[in-house]
Amino acid sequence: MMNGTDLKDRISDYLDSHFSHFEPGLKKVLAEQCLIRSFTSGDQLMKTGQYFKSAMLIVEGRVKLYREGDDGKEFFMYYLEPGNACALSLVCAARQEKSEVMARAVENTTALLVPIAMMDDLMRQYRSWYYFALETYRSRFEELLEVIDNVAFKGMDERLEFYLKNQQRQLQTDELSITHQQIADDLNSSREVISRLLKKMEQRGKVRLGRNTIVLT
Amino acid sequence: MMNGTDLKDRISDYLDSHFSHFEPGLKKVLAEQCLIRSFTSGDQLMKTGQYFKSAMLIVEGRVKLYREGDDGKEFFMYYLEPGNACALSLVCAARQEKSEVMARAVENTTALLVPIAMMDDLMRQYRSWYYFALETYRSRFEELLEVIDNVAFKGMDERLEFYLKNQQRQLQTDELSITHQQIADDLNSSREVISRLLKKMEQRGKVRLGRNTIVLT
DNA sequence: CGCTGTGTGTGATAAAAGTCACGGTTTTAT
DNA sequence: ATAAAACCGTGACTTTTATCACACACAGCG
Repeated sequence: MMNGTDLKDRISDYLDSHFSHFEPGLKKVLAEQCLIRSFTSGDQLMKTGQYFKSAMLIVEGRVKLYREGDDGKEFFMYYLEPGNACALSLVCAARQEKSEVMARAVENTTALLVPIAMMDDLMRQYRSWYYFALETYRSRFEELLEVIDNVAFKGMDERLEFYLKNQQRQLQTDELSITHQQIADDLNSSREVISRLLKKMEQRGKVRLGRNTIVLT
Repeated sequence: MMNGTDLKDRISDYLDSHFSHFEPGLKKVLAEQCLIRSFTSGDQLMKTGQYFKSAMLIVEGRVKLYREGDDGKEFFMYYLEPGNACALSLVCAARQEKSEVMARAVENTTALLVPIAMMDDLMRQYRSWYYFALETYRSRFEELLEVIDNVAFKGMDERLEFYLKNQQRQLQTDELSITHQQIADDLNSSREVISRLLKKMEQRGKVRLGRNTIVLT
């Protein structure tokens, strides 16, 4: 069992490794007042419609953010990785709003929970928190705009290529372990369409296909 | 020619009418340091790729925000009306970033320009500005999510109905003065498709069509 | 009045995407 | 080892959306 000092040390370690740009005083107060929460791969960090009780800073693992449709469909928007925070949790937590998105861990994930009561003071007192929040808003907003580009202007073939490159960049590997069905779900398409487009990409030498694997070349 | 005092009075009037929730001290400093800029209908308040020099608060008129595609296509996202601010101008201005969107006045429009140098201090010193910024981020973010819903999950028929209802709400009228071509441009579709869908809506009694007009019933 | 530009209606056709059906292969479970 | 499940390939078909072609209506104007 971890005692209070160990917990603080652990939080400090997390902050040092992924939020090293936070000023010392900010790290100290966070170490005092944050909670740590662990999720196993597949868990939902946040459900659509749920109220925010705290802002979440990701320190380990990986999280996918989805927009949910009426009939259980899940449209993938972007990843959160260590060093990121959920933009909505930063702004909604401060205003007691419901989540408009669903977040699911795709690896075992650890997050620091910053109580909403702290948010206003952190924003006012710590410049590095303020800049972090601003940068978080900006980068998530831009990712949403990129998503809109894709669905508004591009065909499924281009969206698929963008998706694969995104996976490659995020997961830092050319060999993706993923099924055609999972891709279809993320893009809100159907398995057959994705299979056929992948085949075409293979014929053009852009990928090699195997069961559960796609190798980008 | 307006002298300094007149200008301040004018800004104060604008703030009182559309930003009445700003605390008195904030209004005072804004009246001292803001500029006023007028745009005629059709002007671009902000071009894609342009650097922000100031945050913009809309006090008169109406503005449409677009995401631009490669080949000159313009995808409509949402409106700004008096009392709104461009979310990106708030966050990007603070960080000297380029605009990712294009904003065009659709009525003669007046905006208050808040110099970027002021942004950090306003955020820290005035709680009402802080809440205004947060609410701006949140509501624009949600509008983007709604846009994503539409393009990701819905067909052109539903998107068209959503578009028309949105116009109705924003422009406060059941009688829209708009051509099928304009709608097609905003939705990144084609004129014929929109015409046919509108015809179907007319047959179902949802609208009445005329040259340059669509009446919602 | 007739001319012209713009807005709209509509058929034919094509391309993109989604659906259905089915067969084959590999993995997993019992 | 055998069955069940998951994964992938593919043809046939439907639906949706885009494109092309052209006709018509109407407003503004000399």
